[in-house]
Amino acid sequence: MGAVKTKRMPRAVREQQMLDAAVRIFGQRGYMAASMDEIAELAGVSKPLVYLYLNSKEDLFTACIRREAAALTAAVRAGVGQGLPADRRLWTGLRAFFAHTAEHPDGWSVLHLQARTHGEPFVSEAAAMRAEIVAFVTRLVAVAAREAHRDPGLPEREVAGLAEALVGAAESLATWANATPGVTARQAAATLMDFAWSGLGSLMSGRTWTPPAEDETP
Amino acid sequence: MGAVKTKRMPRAVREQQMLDAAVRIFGQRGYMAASMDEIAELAGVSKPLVYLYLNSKEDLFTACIRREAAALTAAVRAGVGQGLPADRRLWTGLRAFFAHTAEHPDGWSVLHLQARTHGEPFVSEAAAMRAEIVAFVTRLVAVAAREAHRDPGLPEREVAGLAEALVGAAESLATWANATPGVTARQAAATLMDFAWSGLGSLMSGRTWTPPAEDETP
Amino acid sequence: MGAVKTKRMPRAVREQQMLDAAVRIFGQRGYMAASMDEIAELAGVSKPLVYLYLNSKEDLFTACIRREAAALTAAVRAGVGQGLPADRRLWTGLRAFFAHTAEHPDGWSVLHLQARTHGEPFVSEAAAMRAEIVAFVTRLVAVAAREAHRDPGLPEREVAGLAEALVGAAESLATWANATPGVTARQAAATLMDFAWSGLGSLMSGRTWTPPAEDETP
Amino acid sequence: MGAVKTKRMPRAVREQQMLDAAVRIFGQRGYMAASMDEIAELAGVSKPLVYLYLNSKEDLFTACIRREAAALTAAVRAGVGQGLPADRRLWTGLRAFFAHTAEHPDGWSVLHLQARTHGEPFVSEAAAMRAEIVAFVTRLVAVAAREAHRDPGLPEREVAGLAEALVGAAESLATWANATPGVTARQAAATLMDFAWSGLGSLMSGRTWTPPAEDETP
DNA sequence: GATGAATGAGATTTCATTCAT
DNA sequence: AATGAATGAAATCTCATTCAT
Repeated sequence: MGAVKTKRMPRAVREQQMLDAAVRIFGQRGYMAASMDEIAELAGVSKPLVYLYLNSKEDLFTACIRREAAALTAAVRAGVGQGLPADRRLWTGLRAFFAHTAEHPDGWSVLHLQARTHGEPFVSEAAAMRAEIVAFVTRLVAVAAREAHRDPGLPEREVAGLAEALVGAAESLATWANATPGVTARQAAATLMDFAWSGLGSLMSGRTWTPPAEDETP
Repeated sequence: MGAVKTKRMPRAVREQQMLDAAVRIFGQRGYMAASMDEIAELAGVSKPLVYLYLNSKEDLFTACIRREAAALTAAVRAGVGQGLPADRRLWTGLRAFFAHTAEHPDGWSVLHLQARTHGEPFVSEAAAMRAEIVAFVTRLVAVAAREAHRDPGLPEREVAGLAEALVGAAESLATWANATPGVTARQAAATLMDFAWSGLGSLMSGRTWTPPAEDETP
Repeated sequence: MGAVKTKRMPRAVREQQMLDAAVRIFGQRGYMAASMDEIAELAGVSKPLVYLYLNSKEDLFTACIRREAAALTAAVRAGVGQGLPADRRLWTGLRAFFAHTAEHPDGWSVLHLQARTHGEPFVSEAAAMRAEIVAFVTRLVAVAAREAHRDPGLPEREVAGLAEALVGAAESLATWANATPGVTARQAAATLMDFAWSGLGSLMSGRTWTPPAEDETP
Repeated sequence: MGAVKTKRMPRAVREQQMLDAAVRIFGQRGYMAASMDEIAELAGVSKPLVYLYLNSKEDLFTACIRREAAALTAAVRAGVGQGLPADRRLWTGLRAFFAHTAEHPDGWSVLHLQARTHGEPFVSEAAAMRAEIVAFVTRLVAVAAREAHRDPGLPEREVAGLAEALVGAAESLATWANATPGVTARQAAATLMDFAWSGLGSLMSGRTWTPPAEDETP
């Protein structure tokens, strides 16, 4: 399924072919186990051309992360129904998220697994994208708290922790859904929505779970 | 901090020193970037000895995964208060989990990041441990459903998804807590407990979030 | 300081621009470390054009050697005062030599360092030029011997060695002067003239230094 | 003539074999054109062993320069007859110098050609050795001036230039003698001694060559 | 007359792994 | 029980050189 070997293409096109190949190889083999030879071959070009256009393995991987991050956030942004109530916004966002990760499993592997596992500068690159998503969710949680007339609002660190947990759950479910045949993006979104929104709803209305006081270890 | 170079130690001790070093290096550098040279040096032994005892890099990494997985599940098992109600069982289990991951960040990195990023056979190895934890949580959710006299019980796939989400959230929070100074194991556990148990509680009492029907994409 | 990029120039001009660039790069980096890319860029043309005009890296370097050799010998020839006594001929030649090498350090580097360091066919190419200069000096020494009515004349091999020593000293002084701020061409010439002409003069009048006879090794 | 392939030798021995091979290849091919493959093969070992012991091509070349420089200065030092008058000291030093360069043509090529042609840090490395020799010659010239009761002494810069010229002539003669069959070390030394000592002698006794005043260019 | 697109071949360097003692 | 000596194989990257337009 490597790109058909057509000669003399404009640079922009070739670059995309290379990134396609690189995302696939990086996503499946991992950053270090991927070889530039294999990527070049899958892209249907010679190795020197990959270096001419993308400079180094590190730069190539960074370019992959950036492209996939941009694609994912764009997909989520496009999927979120503007002007809807908070729960519907979260629902549509999650649908878009799971749909995109299901359609681009290698891209998701690059972003979620590879970029975070191979040190700087990749970690920061991926963290930037994640921060954007966490911020989006954090806003939603805050809006939900307001809509629930919760007073006083939740403490900031608590909100941060909740958003982190929610995003973490979504990430895990995305990977799980990709690995479990028969689980659709819709089901993944529904499961998480059910779990998360009910939990948030309970929190909002003040029904929190209180840890027992007699504990001794920190 | 490499082990002090003492000659002629019993095999079992030497092996543990090697595994200590290996977990540290693998956890920090990643499987591929780790070099057997560095591991041997940190362990205070010569490279051939590492090979004599642990056979190959692959076997060494597998041994690391197994040891760390066993340590983590043992810690959780030991932490769970037997004979308590379901919520207290979850709470104590989470406390133990976060405490262990915080105390063994390299081990956690090996299990959660490295083992999952570098293909077979490591993925399966880590998956085995994870399955055990997911099973534990699944049982708890089922018990909670029973305790809530929920009838009919939740469908099996739904329970699986919920457990997956909960475990995923826990894993994310563990990594987040390790990377965020000032977040204690107790706080991480409380955040997740708050979030999750309320959500489960709502679910049990039938207050689910229903996705809108007019959606078209799967 | 690369040539301004103007389109459609006559071939001869373009070739000179390329040689200018090549001499600079070869002189500073050395033959092997110089890259055709860099040379083409400095010349303000595309690489294929360089190949179209100059054929190959080897041919390009050879062309550089020839051009710089021709320029140097021309400068010396032009500088030598015809019709003067031998000492003044040498003096004016040296002045011209040191002036030229000071004004064209990259060319001098190409001739004296690079051409001699990178094997055939460059060595021969540079040797041809050097032979011309050595011959010139040899003639001067012979003339001086005749003017001094020295009889019998110096043996041929002796003359060759003297010329070789004189030229070698001049070459070293040229490089030394280029590398030592504050040393002018005139000073270099005066130093060498002082040293050499007195030595020659002494030789001519028969005051030679006789090696001790009791030596045993050849 | 590569070293006989004997297995398992102590490190120090192997290192010398590698340096022998490296000096030969570097001296004949030049630094850049030399390949580590070729060096390893000539040394009778595998490439990784070369890297294990000598670190990198750059380090290997530096080690060659150092070893050859040390050998050359040691030979000269050993050859100089202590307690002799200045002329005999120079004579014995030159004999030793030409004998050594004739016996180690590759080493001489490394020192005189390659080290000076391939930029830092090699240039400095070779310059250090050269400075030692120049200092030795400078001292001799100064002693000669004193012995000749010359008063006032020669100006310092003049002495520097003379020493530079003398050393340069010696270097050129060494290369010339290596390239010209039938020229012995003794002859080379005699030629230079004749030329240089007479010249110095004339200088000492005040018979300098005075440049014409009417010159215009600097 | 001039160039953007493309590559074959080979460079240095690293690493997991094994002998021989 | 333990190791200094050694290597096969493969990685990233660079460069001189040529097509096709």
